Amino acid sequence: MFAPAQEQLLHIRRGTAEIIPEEELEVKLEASRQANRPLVVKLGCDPSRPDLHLGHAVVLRKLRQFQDLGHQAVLIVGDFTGMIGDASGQSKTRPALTLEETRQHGASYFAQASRILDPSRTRIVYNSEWLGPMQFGDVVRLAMKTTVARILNRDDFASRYAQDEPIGLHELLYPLAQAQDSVAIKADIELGGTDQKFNLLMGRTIQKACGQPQQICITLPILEGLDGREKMSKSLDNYIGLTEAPEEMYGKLLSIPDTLIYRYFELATDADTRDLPRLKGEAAVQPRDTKHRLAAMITRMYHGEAAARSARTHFERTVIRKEVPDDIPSYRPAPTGNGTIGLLTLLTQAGLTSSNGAARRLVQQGAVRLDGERVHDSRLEIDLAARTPFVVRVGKRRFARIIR
RNA sequence: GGGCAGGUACCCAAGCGGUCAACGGGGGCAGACUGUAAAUCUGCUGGCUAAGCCUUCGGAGGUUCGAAUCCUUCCCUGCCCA
Repeated sequence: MFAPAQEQLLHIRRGTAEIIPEEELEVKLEASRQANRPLVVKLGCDPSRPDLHLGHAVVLRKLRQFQDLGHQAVLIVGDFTGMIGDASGQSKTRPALTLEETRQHGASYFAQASRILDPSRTRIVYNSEWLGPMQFGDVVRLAMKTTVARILNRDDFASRYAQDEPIGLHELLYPLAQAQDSVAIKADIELGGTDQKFNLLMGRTIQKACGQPQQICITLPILEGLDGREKMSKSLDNYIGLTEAPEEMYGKLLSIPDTLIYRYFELATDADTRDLPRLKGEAAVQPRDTKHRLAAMITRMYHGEAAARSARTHFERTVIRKEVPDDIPSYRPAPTGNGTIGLLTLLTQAGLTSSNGAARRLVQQGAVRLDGERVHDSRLEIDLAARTPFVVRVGKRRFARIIR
């Protein structure tokens, strides 16, 4: 039923940052094969941020790989830890969510993750199930299994402490809570980004202290965002959401720096491993075409062939040739007394600008066009009866068809 | 509990009685350019049909002709001491 350990390892190693410890993984794989028992592969998800993007996809794809190798994927929805706050790398305490909210987010997370995982072979558990009933005494006994120095060792805590930034006491418990998850489900392997290394290792520590076999920690690289510098994240707005419209995906992918093209092929696509070296060469020699192929490939993975094709057409049309796209929203202005409407009012009402002030500035900067013609007069009154229908454009990407 | 330093627009951060809708940087938006929604350069970046008015500098009061700037008090954060 299971492939030989060495063969499995070949797939597992691809694209990972670290496997700790690798020899032990081989032993586990071999044992699982002999006993014909799948390994329990754990991935924790943070329901406080329910919008998944390509960065999350890196680790989800790895989990999918384990499923394809016949192992058991367990997705842990951190509904309890979500109420506490915190996750690695966040330097601010997060707003506490109610159990109800985290449940909803968990469901939404799973729906999105199902674009990558095989949902029929994914076990979903909520960690409030075991963390919720714990008594204070249980928590104290758990806390006894590690030391303050060890916890403060975590990068995130260390730097915040050094910079005199606040660290809530409860935040120190977060790694312990996550480790307890591993104990609860008897994880054989835990996946996470490299920023999760500390928490994953804490799982090993606590499992050992509880007399359990220790999990293997597998970390995956953090995908850079569209800016090419910071990690992809929603709060930095440099991300591509898994559920984003194909046109958005395609356009955003073309905006990444050329140096990131290969990186995305490696971590975010299903490109064949054997093709990777070739793609690396092409990315260097003909960045434009290779980037289009990257954009098409990723868009296809999430939206299918047809959508990817039309996304390309859309891009060539609106960005390269600066034409008006097919499907733009229509807006029917509220009737006015004399049948005319001020330009600024129209822009704001149609949702193209956030305020009249913003609209005024954009007009002054030459960003506003009516049927392709640039407008400079912010006091312009438009005669609706005479002009409609017409197309309003703000900047490169905001359009509305004004109808009556 | 005591002492000290802080809390300024999306973020960082100046300002310390009028000239402050508030320097500068980041981010964002726009224009030019480009294979690109990249890079670079330039401009804009609280609201109001607007040379005027309104709201904003942790909260609430107060002093003053006038406060982000001074006083009182409360809340929050960090450091040192206990």
